[in-house]
Amino acid sequence: MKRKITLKQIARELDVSISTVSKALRNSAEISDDTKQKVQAFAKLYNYRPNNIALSLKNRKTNTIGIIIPEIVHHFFSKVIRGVELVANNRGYNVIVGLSNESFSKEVINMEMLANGSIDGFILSISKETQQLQDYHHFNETMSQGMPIVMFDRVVSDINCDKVIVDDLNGARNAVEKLIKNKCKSIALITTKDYVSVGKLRTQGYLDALEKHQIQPKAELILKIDDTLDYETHLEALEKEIEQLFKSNKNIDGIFAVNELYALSAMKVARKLGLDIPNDIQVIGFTDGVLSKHSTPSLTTVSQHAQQMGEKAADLLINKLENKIETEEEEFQTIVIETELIERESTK
Amino acid sequence: MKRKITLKQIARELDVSISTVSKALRNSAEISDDTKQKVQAFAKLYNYRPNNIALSLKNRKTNTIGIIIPEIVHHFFSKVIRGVELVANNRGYNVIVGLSNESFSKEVINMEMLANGSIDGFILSISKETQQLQDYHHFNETMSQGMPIVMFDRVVSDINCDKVIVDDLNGARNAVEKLIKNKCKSIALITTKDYVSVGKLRTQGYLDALEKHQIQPKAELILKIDDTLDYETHLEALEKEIEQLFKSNKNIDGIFAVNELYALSAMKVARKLGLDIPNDIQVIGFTDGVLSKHSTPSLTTVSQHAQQMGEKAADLLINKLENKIETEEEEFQTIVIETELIERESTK
DNA sequence: ATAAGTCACGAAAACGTTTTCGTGTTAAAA
DNA sequence: TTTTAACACGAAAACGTTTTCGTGACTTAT
Repeated sequence: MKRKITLKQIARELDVSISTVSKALRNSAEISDDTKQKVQAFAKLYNYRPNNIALSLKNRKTNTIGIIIPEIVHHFFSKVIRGVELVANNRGYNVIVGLSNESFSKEVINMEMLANGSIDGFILSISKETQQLQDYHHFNETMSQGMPIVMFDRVVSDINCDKVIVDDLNGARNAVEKLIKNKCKSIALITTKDYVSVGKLRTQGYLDALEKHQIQPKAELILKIDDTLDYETHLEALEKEIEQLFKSNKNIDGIFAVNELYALSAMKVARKLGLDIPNDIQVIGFTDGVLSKHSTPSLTTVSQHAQQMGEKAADLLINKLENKIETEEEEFQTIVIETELIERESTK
Repeated sequence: MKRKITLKQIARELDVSISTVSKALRNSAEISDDTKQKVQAFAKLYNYRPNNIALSLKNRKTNTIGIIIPEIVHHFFSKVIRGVELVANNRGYNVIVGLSNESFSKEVINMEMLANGSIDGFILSISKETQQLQDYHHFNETMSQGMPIVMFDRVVSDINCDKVIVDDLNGARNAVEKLIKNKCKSIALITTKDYVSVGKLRTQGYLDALEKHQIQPKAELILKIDDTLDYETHLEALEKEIEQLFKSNKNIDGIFAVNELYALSAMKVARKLGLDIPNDIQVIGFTDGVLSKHSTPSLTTVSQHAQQMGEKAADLLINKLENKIETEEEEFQTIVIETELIERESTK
C-alpha cells in the first residue's frame, strides 16, 4: 500500500527543491526545459496529483459546495441535487450533501459541521420545523461570516440572499383555471397547513383563480392536511379525510392537490366511490414525479422543473463565489422558475 | 463581513502564543486555569471553531466519505444515500456525492476528483457502462493508494473489497415460488440483458424456482429488455414488447419482473388487454419503490432494504477507516442483505 | 576586464492546526 | 542557601501546496 506521492518526495528523488518541482509541473518559465521534462515525466510515472486539502488550505477555497435538504428520498429534491451536481461538476466543484430530515436541530448541526471550512457556500431548502419555529439565526450567522447561501423552493423572505423559487402561485392558478375551463363547477382543494410557504402560495393561487372567474370559494371544499405526520405511513388517515370530503360534497367535479400523493389518494378514493376520472371528476396535482407519470390514469400535474432549479441555484452560488470582487453592497437575485402544466389522462 | 476567527487572531488579541490558545481550548493540563478561562471565554464570544481543512491536512484524515452512484433520481439509490448519511453523520463523517450517470468516464473522473485527498474512502455502485466494459483499473488504483472502497448492489467479483449486496437470487426465487404456490402455471419473466449483474442473478433465481418445482422454462416466456435505453423515455417501446409477449403467449398467468417499471408496464398492458389482476394474472416486481406502493392495484414486490444497505456500507467503510491498525493481510467482508417479499394486491 | 543582465533554481513564508520539546520562573526539598 | 521539581508557557515542526524574493552562475555588452 503505497501512499500518494507528494511534491516533497519528487523533490527528494530528483534532488531538486520543492519549489522547482511545483514550478516545473505548472510549466513555469523560470524552470529550464530539461528540468521540466525530467520532473513532468517522473510525476506522470508516479501519477502525481496535487493534494486537494493542501490546496484548499492554501487558497482558502475548497471548491466544494454544500447542499442541505429536508429529505433525499423524494423525487423533487433528488432532481434538484442532480441539477446542482451537474453544473457544479462542470464548473469544477464537488457537492457535499446534508439531510435535515425536516428537523431544525439537524439543519443547524449540519450547517455548523460544514461551515467550518469544508465548503465555500450553501444551497439549501429549509426544513418544515425551521419554517414553524421561524428561527433563522444559523442562516444569518453563516452569511455574516462571508459564506454565501442560495435558498431554493422553501425560502424565507426575511433573509437576504439569492433565491430560486417556483412560481407556486401562478402554477396553482393555471391549474385551477384549467379545471374551470374544463367546465368544473365545484373544485376542491387539498392542501397543507399554512405554515408551509409553498402550500400557502398554492392555496392562494387556487383562490385567485376562483376569484378571477367569479366563483365563490367555499370553506368546506378546502381540505387542509396536517403534514407534520409522515404521510407515507399515514396513508389511510389521509384517504379517510379525503373520503369525508367527497361524501360531504357530492357535487365535487374537480380536484386540485398541492402534491402528488394527495392527488393520487384523491383518485384512489374517487375510484372507490365509483367515480370516473376524468369524466366525473378531473384531478390535477403538483410536482411532476414518477407517480404522476405512471399512475392510472396518469395524472395531469404542475411541473416545477426541479433539475433546472438545481442548476440555477448552483450557477448563482458559483457566480457569487467567483465574483467576490467585493462589489460591496452586494445584490441578491431571486430567480423564479416558471411552472408548466403537464396534461395527462386525469383531465379532459 | 467578518472572516472566521483563527487561533492566531485569538493569540494576538490575548497576547499569548498560538500553542497556548490551542492547548487552552483543548483543556490541556499544561495551561493554568486562569489562562484557560480567559481563552475559552474569548473563543466562545467570537464563536471560534477549528478550521476543518487545516485539521484534515494535519491529521491526514478528512472525516468525509465519498459515495458514487449511477443515478440519484432513483428511489433505491436515494434510500441508500439516506442510510449512508445517517450513520456517517452519527459517526462524525460528512458525505460527498458523485454521480456517474451510468457512464464509465464520469465514474473515473469523479473518483479521481475525490481521491486526491478530499475523502477518506469510497462507497459506490458501478455504472452500467463500467459493467459492460469490465474496466476496473480505477478501483484498483484507488485501493492501491490505501483508500478503501465499499461496493454495494452492483459489485464486481474480481475486485477485492468490502461489499454489501442484496440476495438477488433468493429474492427472485422466493418471488417466483410465491407465484407457483399461487397456482400460476405459466410464469413469464421480464428482465434485462445479462451484463447487468443483478439482472442476471434475478433471472437465475427465476430459473431455479422453476426447476425446483419441475417446471420446464420456456424461452418464449423470457423477455430481455435492452435497458441501455433510458426506459423513462422509451415507455411505449417497452409496452409494445410486453404486449407482444402477452399476445404470443395467451396462457400467461404470472409475471415476475426484475424492476418496478417493468412490472407496472406489464400491469398496464394486461389491463389494456382486458385481463384482471390478480385473478387472471398475478404480478410481482423487484425493488420496493413509491410506484409499487401507490400503483393500482398495488404491487407485490421484493424489497431490498436499500436504507439498510447504505447503513451497512457506511459502517463497513468507517470501521475499516478507524481500524487501520494495519492488520496486514486485510480481510474483506461481503454482507448479504436478505430480501423481503412484500405482498400487496397484485397477487392473491 | 568590469558592469549589467539573464537564467535557473532554492529558501522561506503562508494557509490553520496540533504536538513535541525546550525554557524561564517559582515553589519545595535538601 | 543551593538543588530539584513542578508549573506555565512559547518556539518550531509538520501536514502539502504556491508564490515571492533572493542569489549564484553565466552571458552579453561596454
